[in-house]
Amino acid sequence: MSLQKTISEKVKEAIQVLYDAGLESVELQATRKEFEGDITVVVFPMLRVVKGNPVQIGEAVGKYLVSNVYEIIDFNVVKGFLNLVISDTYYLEFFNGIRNNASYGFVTPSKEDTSVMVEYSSPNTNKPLHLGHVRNNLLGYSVAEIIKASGKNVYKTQIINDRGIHICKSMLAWQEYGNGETPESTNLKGDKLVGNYYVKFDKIYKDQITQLINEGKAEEEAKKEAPILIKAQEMLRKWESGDEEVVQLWKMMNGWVYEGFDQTYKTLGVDFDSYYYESNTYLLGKNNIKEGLAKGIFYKKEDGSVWCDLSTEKLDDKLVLRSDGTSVYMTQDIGTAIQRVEDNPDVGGMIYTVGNEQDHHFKVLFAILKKLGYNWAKHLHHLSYGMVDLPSGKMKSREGTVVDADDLILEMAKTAGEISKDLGKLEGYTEEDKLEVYHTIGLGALKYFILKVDPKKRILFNPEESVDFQGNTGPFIQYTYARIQAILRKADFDYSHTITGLDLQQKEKELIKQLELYPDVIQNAANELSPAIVANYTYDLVKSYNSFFQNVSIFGADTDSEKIFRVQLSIFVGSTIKSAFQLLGINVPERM
RNA sequence: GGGCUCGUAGCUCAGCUGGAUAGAGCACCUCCCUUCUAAGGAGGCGGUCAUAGGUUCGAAUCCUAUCGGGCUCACCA
Repeated sequence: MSLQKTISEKVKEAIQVLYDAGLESVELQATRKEFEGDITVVVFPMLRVVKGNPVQIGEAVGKYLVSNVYEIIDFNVVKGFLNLVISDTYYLEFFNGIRNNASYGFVTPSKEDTSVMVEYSSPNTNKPLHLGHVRNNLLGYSVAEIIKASGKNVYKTQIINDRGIHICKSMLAWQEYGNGETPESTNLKGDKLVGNYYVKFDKIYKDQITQLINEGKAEEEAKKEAPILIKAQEMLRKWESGDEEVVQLWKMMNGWVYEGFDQTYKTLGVDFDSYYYESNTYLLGKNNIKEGLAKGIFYKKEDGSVWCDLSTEKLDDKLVLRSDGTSVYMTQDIGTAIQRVEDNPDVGGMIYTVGNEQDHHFKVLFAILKKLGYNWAKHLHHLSYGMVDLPSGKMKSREGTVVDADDLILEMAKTAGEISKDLGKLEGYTEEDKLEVYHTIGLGALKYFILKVDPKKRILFNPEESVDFQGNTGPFIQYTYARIQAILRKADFDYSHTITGLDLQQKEKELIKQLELYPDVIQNAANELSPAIVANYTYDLVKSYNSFFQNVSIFGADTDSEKIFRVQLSIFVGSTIKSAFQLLGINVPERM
């Protein structure tokens, strides 16, 4: 039993014994550093069941605890706060207990448990990944890894938007102006090459519109009549009817893009277990609509369109099938969700990592799936996140104001390299090792920069100022970790595995106590502590989020992965531990 | 217009299942490299927690309204 639990129960016992009253819950918090003690019991809430002076009650409970709880050696009462002093022995024993347990805090998955599917990334194949995707990937990947560490089996997946008019645009521009260029011939990543043609299309399209307007057309007309657009629409029709030449071209160019994406995913350190392609799934869902119609969950209007009545959910009715019988976005998403569970019958829930502009879409999607009566539909969650904005406003790929993911990662590594050189950090390393460390640090800085912000909030990214390497940053934590490794090496060498040999200063002991008990104070601790926080203490932080997992169903209607994610991050903020880093996909160099 | 969401130090952000004097980093100012790595540490400056009410022993945190930013309400995806 954890110390906190023991204390809670003993406080209840004390109230029972001393006042013959039953206490529902006990509120504990970290003792503020200006007071003596480690754990504070808040007395005020007890006034509901015990009448009296909070100070006197605190004194009485404190006395009871000291004589009944071995770990508590002293107490003091300030106003309604009962501060308890925990013995050093407790901390030392605890530390030694977890010190060499690498899997401390990780839950082993049980076989009976259902799995979770986490969708993230989900790019279009007509343009390269940008900063927005980076946020998506880091969030999705992190949440997946966190859930995995909590003992659930996780499938990481993405749905790739590989069809539609936008793909035809790049294809057309390549066909007409490409001169047979390939990634090999141009030495460009495939996604970059294809993206360039998407931009090219847009440029020509705009030129044609201006030309038509100059010829006297109205703008609306011009937009519809531009020859290149008409050609693109033709191409889409050909693709849909399975025209061999178009399909061949589509396959080739998408292939280039996938190779490019894979490379980016690899540098980012994310991965996937399965891929879904819209070209395969866009026809899904129609049968599900038919079934729903038969069950009376959907209804048909006179014009033949099919709708879902969501008035009980306080949502507007939603179209699920057009009057001409073709599907809409919603149809496809319904079908894909069902398909995924058919492909992986152990899936008990899904998390969709998608930007917050689709909040409404997912609210509706989940409501419909619930109506259709699937068990897993109760466990769907939209991991919604805010946009990444530039000082100039939104990123727009067609206007070239995007921050490219690959460029950004390179830039970060380069900056890390420059700073390293200035500081003379890596003297004596081979060139190859240096580059690896630069990459690790640069990427760590980027990941932390993005992950430290509450997912639902927008991020303002200023490329000029870029990402910090000092203070509350990824490199700071990496640095701390590296130092701790050095301490432990020395400790192992000098004192053969005894914590007492580390000769902690009084202040450091205090902070370790706080670290061990209260993850929320870590941020302070991390800043005040000389990095001699004994690395393994942070294991307890990992543990604390696990208890969080155990208490909270991650799929319940009233819970959200954001919250879990915040918990993880709060751990991560002060933590220097490798496993916490690994959870978030951030590498840690052993030395810096 | 309806719905959702955000507003905390000059800047970037924590804190939000109500608890003690609202915390970090950056920037600015003072110190500290012969101890474990100065990508660090110690300290200083800096706050009407958007505003106004309410709930309570107690509100940055919960409720209501208002102001400001964003998103969204397609037979687009």
